[in-house]
Amino acid sequence: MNILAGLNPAQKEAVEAIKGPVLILAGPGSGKTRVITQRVAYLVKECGVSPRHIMAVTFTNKAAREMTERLNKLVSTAVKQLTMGTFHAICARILRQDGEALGIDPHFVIYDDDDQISLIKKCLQELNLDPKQNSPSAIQNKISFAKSQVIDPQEYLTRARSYFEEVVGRVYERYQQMIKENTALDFDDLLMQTVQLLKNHPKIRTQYQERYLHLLVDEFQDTNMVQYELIKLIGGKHRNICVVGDPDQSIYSWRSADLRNILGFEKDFPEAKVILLEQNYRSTKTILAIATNIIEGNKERKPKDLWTENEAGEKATIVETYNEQEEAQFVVSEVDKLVRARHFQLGDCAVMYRTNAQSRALEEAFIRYGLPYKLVAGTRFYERKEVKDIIAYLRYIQNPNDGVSLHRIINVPGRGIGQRTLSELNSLAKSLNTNESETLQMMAAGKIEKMPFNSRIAQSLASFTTMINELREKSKEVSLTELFDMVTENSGYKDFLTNDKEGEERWENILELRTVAKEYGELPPPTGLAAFLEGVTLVADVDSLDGSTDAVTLITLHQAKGLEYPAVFIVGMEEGVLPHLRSFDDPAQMEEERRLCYVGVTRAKQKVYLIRAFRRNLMGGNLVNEPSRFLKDIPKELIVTAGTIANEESIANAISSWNKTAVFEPTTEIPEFKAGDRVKHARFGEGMVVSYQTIKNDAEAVVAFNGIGVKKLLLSFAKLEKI
DNA sequence: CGAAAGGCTCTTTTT
DNA sequence: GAGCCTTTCG
Repeated sequence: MNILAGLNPAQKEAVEAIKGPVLILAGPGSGKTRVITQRVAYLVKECGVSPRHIMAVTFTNKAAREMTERLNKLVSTAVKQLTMGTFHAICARILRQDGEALGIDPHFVIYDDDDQISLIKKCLQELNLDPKQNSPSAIQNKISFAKSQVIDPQEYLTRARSYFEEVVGRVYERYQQMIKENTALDFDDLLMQTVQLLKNHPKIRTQYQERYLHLLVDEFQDTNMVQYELIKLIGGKHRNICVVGDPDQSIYSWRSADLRNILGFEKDFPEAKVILLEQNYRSTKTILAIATNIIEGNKERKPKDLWTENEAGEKATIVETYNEQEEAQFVVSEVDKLVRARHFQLGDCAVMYRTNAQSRALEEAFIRYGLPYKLVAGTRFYERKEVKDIIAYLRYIQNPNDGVSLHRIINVPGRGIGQRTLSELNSLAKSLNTNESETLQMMAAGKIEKMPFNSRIAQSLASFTTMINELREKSKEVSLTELFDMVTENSGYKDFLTNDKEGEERWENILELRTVAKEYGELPPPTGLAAFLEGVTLVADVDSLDGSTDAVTLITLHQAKGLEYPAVFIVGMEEGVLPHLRSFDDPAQMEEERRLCYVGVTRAKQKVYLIRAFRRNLMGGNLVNEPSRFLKDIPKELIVTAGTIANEESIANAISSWNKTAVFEPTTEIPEFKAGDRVKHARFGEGMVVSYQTIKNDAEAVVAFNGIGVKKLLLSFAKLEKI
């Protein structure tokens, strides 16, 4: 197969320009992913470059995986030898390999935001600073930003311009010590320390420079300073660096991503070839025109000429509904229409929103009407308490120095070890000049003469230590799944959840985590645990998005970057939501909101809906928001409107007329049930009817499904069978 | 020590 | 509305 076949001239140029630096500015839908993949294939197949010498950085693990799959089809040579992944994943690998030069223990654990906050709180406590005056999350932000600029605590302190920054500097200093004491690294450390490693150790730097002769960076507009620094360190010598990005899709400035990297690239690599990919293969002319009109509202940008040979397609539908419930209902009914009356499948549709909180109303509607959906991140799976608890057990088993995890689990489930005991333990550890974990060991071994604890607490601490030691021993022998089961069992966590009615759902989350652990079951004992822990910390929620099940996708606009769907619904097109309230007083942020909207619209291939609610519940309050300013930028001839509800007085009317015109026409007769009936549902399986009531010409049943929980279903929609 | 209740704050987006 | 913290009581 000819690798260059089917590429347009610009794409071809982008694939073939393998010598020297290249900047590819790729509009949405311009075949960017294809170009990157073909480029790697071209390097390997046509130019005889060993995959060993290629590093490809992607934005998510999912993108990396997909690229591997595509490459496997294009080239037969060991794709495994490619270095591919997110910056964080690649850096973690480098630091485990060579971090010892910086005094980094190769068995470090990775701390996420949550762990960072715990650690910062601990620092504040030690430094006698009030967490109310010095918000831990604000400090975390500052530290994170500093690290993204490769500023260490000493430098930060000399630069401090305000009292708060001085506080941050002091916390930062202690924080880094504690990170080290815990044999941990946080997300930002992964990047910063790698840069420091390569900067200060010429031998190691040369080694990496000589290995990676070709560098490829996707989503370059969303890289930050450390990341760019890293690219320059590794690729600065041979200069075969290819970066791909679209300034109009830069939406991560809050994560310190810096658009200036794109400008910087042209300055740092003046010989760079700049290639524009402007032909769009994804969307209809209408969608592209809408997107262009929206993005042209930004002042700080270079104009671009996007064009497409695709057909004009349908107009966009702009909808006003009364509130977010009705908004969700509209989405459901419209999806249903698309699926029934046209050639769309559920999986062709995606609903996008600005904030995660917006998913709730949508989810409720999808459940109510029994329409299958997949939620990319509600409360994110790996951030759930129970999931983090079990991970903390495993982390502590792997790394006895991980004090953050120890604190998390020592009294969960309750073992009578409270705040006082912990601070006693802490001072005891200090007086012994060791950490808490070691102190526990000494206590269990009876090596401590003056015990500050009463016998009941001493017993409790000792049995905790024994349990951990046992698990730690086992972790070297048994498979990860076995270890997992022992952890949930021996820790009492299983009983803790399963004895509690409310714990059932949480227990199921743990079982879900177990299936993730299973994937690492093949690996020999200690490696399986390590690989699992690393995988689990560096995942993104989109990573788990699978395309195989036919269901509507609910996703944030940020997560939607890089994806495409035939039909896209953007909800919450209101001032304060999109654009978000927080951007009102900052023009730069407002431009980012606009880009976010642009990203959303350009995900659509055929049909786009822009929906807003007249009223919306936000943070407890009920607000009336103006339509989003972005809607005003769309030419009238490109849109049709629907469902306009002018004012509150007309609501009652509107809602009743809505019900009449809605598509939820009973397809069959409404079945009758009574409480206690056993029923079956295509998606939720078997269950029992809890309650049943008729509503107008429909009926609503509340059903408790086995192993799933209680769901409210509208019977004209959800097919429920009596069994 | 832990459970329950009440009060407080902060609410964007995520590797 | 949720999560976090503090207070209070058993």
